Amino acid sequence: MDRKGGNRWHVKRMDNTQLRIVPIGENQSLKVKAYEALKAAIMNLNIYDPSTELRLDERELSAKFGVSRTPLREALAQLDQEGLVRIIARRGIYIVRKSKSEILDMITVWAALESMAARVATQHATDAQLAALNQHVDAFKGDALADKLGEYSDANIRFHQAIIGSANCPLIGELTDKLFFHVRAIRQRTIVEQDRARLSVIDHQEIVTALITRDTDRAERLVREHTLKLRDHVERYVMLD
Amino acid sequence: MDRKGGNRWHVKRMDNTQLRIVPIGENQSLKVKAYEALKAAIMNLNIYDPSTELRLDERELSAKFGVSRTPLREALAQLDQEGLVRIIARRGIYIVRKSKSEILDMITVWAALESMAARVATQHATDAQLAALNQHVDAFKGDALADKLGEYSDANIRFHQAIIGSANCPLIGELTDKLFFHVRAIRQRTIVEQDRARLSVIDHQEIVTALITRDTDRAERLVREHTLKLRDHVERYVMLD
DNA sequence: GCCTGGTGTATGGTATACCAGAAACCACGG
DNA sequence: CCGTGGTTTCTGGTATACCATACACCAGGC
Repeated sequence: MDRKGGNRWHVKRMDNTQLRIVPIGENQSLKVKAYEALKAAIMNLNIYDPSTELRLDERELSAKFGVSRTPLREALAQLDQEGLVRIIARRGIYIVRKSKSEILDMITVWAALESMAARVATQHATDAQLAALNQHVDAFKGDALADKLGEYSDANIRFHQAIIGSANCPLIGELTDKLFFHVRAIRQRTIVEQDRARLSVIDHQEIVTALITRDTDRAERLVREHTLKLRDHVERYVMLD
Repeated sequence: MDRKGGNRWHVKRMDNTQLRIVPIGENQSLKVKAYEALKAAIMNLNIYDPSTELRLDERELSAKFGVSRTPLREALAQLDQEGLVRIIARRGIYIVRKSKSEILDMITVWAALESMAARVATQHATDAQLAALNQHVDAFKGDALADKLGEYSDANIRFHQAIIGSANCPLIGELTDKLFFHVRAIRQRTIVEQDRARLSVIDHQEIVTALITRDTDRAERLVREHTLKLRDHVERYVMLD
């Protein structure tokens, strides 16, 4: 396999006196590329459809990606550690179907982290950061919601990420991103009803208000209760296992 | 070749009619063994002593452990993902010195998770589980503390793990265990003073009381405030970087 | 004397060959 | 026709050889 391309960097001369160095294409390691490809593939898979094949084959994937097994295994090992995949020695590699109680636990952790993020945000975020949260709410206010119901799920996640971002605590962001990925997988089982979405937007509005007025305890409580509502909803109405 | 009988299990006949199957020795993969060995080695290292060597050498470790580089690299990759070690392509593998702000973030997350655990515990734990928490407090009550100051740190961690355990939410346990590992590393920088420990025990007593009386909000708040006290203490008095 | 370019060397990254275990399969005997 | 034993095959696990890159060092020129 001819990988020697010499230099992987382009040196571009710009109009001004600055030079801009641009890395060419994907100069990441094969491990990272395999990891992202696999993750994307798993994400676009309806895990909970009983007809989906959960078994992965190292050699088959290796051939499909055109990469040898070593970097592929490293990528798979990482996915295993993140809980997206389970490697069983001499048995096979299986895409993990999260159990309902695991999903509920994840939402609980999400609630814990985001409510703490809200608390911290009221204490340390800038006014500009908090004011910016409004844009996430405004887009779905009132009648606008009905037209955008389809995109509400993703917008919802972005709103929560924005709150977490305003806490300026990278660790919380990393952890919740992983959680969102998993929770996202059950989206296909959770029909977004207009009424639930409407109530959600109202919650969001109140949360933003509490944040902007720097009402620490209230912001924390509202965020926690809002997310725990989702937890209860999943517990009651989503069928898994 | 008879591979059937050459498996790794001992079949022992016990006095009763039961057969006890015992796995022989370490039947784990080399990757796991290497991982644990490395983790233990890093744990027993004073990372913040400027004289400690932070650089690791794959080939050297490979020779020292008597394992080839492949499983070793997988173990290192896992440690990298967990943040204990940083692998820089074609540069080297370095033990990570957590920055102060990272430590503070970790304690913040700890506070978030444990306070949520306390909340859940008041709602779902059994009376027996909650009553059992008392034993962690009693051992250090009053005069007993002075004698056991040395072992207080570990006992402290165990107390918090016990609270988290009573929430019956495995995910929170996994996440906090990782955090404890990192926070443990700065223990060597945090002298345990008798007075701080005494106040800590008082906090613990109040927390247990709130849990047993199932005072959800109070338990959550006390746990959060208790851990955030540690955060403030580290922020003020621990010098890192 | 300092800067610059090239070469050497050490490091991690990748590919491949081989090993061991488990399950599937098939033949054989009841 | 069913159960059992052995063999085959497929799987992931491990070892190792090889490759590409970054850095250090040294020689040569300015």
